[in-house]
Amino acid sequence: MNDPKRYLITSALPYANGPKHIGHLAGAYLPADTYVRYLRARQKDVVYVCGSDEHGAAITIQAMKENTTPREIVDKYHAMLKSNMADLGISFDIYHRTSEPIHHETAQEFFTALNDKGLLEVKETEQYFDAEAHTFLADRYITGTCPVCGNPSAYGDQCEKCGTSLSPEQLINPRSTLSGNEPIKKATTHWYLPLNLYEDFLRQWILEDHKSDWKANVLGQCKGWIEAGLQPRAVTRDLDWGVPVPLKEAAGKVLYVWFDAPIGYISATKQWALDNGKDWKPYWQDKDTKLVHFIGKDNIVFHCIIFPVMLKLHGDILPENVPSNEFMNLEGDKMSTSRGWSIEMDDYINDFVKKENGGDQLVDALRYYLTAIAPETKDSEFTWKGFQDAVNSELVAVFGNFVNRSFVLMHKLCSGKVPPFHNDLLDDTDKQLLLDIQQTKTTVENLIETYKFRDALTAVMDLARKGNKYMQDKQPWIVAKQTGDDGKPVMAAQQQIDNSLHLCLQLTANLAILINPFLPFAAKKMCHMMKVVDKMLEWENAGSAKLLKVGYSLRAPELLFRKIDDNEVAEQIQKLKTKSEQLKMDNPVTENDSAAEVLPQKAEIVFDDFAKIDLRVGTITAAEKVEKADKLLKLEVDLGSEKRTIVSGIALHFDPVDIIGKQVTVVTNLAARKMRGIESNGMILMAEDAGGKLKFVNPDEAVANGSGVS
RNA sequence: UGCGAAGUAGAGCAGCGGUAGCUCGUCGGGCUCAUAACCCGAAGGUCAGAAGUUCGAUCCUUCUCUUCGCAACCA
Repeated sequence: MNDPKRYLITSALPYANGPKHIGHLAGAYLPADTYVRYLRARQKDVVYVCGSDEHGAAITIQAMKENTTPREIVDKYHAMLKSNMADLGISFDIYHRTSEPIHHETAQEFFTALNDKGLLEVKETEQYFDAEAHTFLADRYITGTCPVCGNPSAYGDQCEKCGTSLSPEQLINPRSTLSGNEPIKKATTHWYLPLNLYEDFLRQWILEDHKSDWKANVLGQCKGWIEAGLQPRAVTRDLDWGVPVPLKEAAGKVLYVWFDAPIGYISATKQWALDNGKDWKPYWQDKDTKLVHFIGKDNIVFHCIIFPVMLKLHGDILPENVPSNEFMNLEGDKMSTSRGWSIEMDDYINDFVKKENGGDQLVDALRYYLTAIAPETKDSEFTWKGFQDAVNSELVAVFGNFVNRSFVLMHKLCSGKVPPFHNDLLDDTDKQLLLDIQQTKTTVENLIETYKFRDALTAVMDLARKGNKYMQDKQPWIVAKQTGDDGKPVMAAQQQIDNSLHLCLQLTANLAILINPFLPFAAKKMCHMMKVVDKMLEWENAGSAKLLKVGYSLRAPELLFRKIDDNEVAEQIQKLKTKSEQLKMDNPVTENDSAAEVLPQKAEIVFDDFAKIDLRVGTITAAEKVEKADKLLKLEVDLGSEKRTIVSGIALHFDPVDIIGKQVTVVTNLAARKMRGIESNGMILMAEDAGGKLKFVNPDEAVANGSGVS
């Protein structure tokens, strides 16, 4: 689309089940905000929508964890997210929420429209149900003992310890994570979106029409999905938290959250239109609207495959691009709020922005670093040291310093006014700088329009570097030493000074325009110093060397950015470590890699329960790796009276040759189970140390094989 | 396990057919208007490994290794 009439920009709806971290910010919000600010500076008709995604089973689970209601959870986190985004300068035209009535209506209308056209399929299936919690359970919400490695907290879809894919039926002793009860099977009816019917459409639209303008990671992912064959996808769920399905026969069912959430973009647009006396329809229905979704890489499928099919069926426009970012890691590990290994937006705001020596300039500092290391083509890494270096030696030293020294010199050598430019003294250095200013405008705009924000920001910084070099070449402070009798510079010298500082100031004005989409607070401060109105920041003014009028008096400079102190960095690193350690202690089993030293005690049993387990000591007489299974060893164990074959998921911890001859404790009356085609008759008891390493549980001193354990 | 993406100077990243660039850091020099800031110069890379296509490969093809993501509702 060459010249769209209007733009509709979205950022992924943050899920309101907890605070969001700076990885989210860098992935979906900051790039979108930069793009939007650029479009606004170009006077484009643009609406930037977002909002909290407030439905889905995870919210109800979070509510149970916090011992409260879903409503309170979403109210709490919606408020937090909304104010965090505002504090960080993310300039949504509206930050809405999916629990609003207008969203429910919009989502229901959407469903009804598809259903009335006969575009949805209805199917009855059997699913696991938790009778106490009165809810059907996704595989993820069923836990039990892994049949392969014995991990007691395997999920219904996979054991995170040994990596085996599972279905809930395979779990030993399955439990609902909601009530702890054993789930039962129950029939239920659901509506499905038959994605399989639209493979040809998707193949044409994505793999042909957009093969050259979408990012490689996005195209690759979509290609994989389409080639693998798409399946019909349920759009409804049995749950009481969400948008009710608008059909009589669907009592107790809600729209599946993935179906309702993206419709949130539409309902947010509607609310915005209502608030501003506009018509929302052209934004979703007119072909001259350019729709762009900013998301993280985990959301590609929803925004490139599923939602476009929904939009197509509903008769809406399709996204022009879906610039998805990869992920941002933190200090060598991936970010995770649940593990405490993250920097929450809320924490950054409290620790930096709201401090006395903080404020908006530290919003810009974060925006600068996050854009500079944006994971545009691959995962990147946030480190506090990197943040400090980038702020101190790039933002402060290059950009901030150029602006500052230009102003200081102007006040010293040109009496606080924009000096005149003497055209007859224009030299090659001046011409080159003027050329650089014009070229940078074009470069930055091309880069932003192709979603290369990191490169665009680099281009702006390079221009500031050229300013410093220009200043060095012209050295007006040296020229000023050519004084006359009155102690002031002679006229020829003053003219040289005038010219160089005139250009430095015009460059400063240009820098304000160019940096504005990235660091809006700094741009505003620069306008204040130059005593110009915000209108000067309009993009078309960039490239001009006539932005500041000759003779206009300017304010005294104030520092745009401050440096980040070593102590602040050390404190944050310490805080991060403390937080993750703390969470590890509190929740030892929630994550597969955390140590199991404080496993919660299991439900009490009576002696008879224990007596049912037949434990005996045996000696390993043979061990070999099971083919095509990374983690399994096939063992022969001598139990005195008999030899047993036992398959155990311990290959990552032991070398087969090292364990032959070891005495071990065996559960001998465990029902036989086939693993990778080999029947296993029993289970070997293992203990796990803090590092996740397995150790055999065996007698202190050797005893006869077959000895009982009690 | 399938499917995607990625592995390039100490660090963070570009480049994607003609034997490598940028920013920071390091070392040396210059300057002093400026937030110990700025400017100039230098050192530092067998472009993950192997094979192939080509006159020529970091770039294309194949295989291997490593990391991350999706499938499995964290950007």
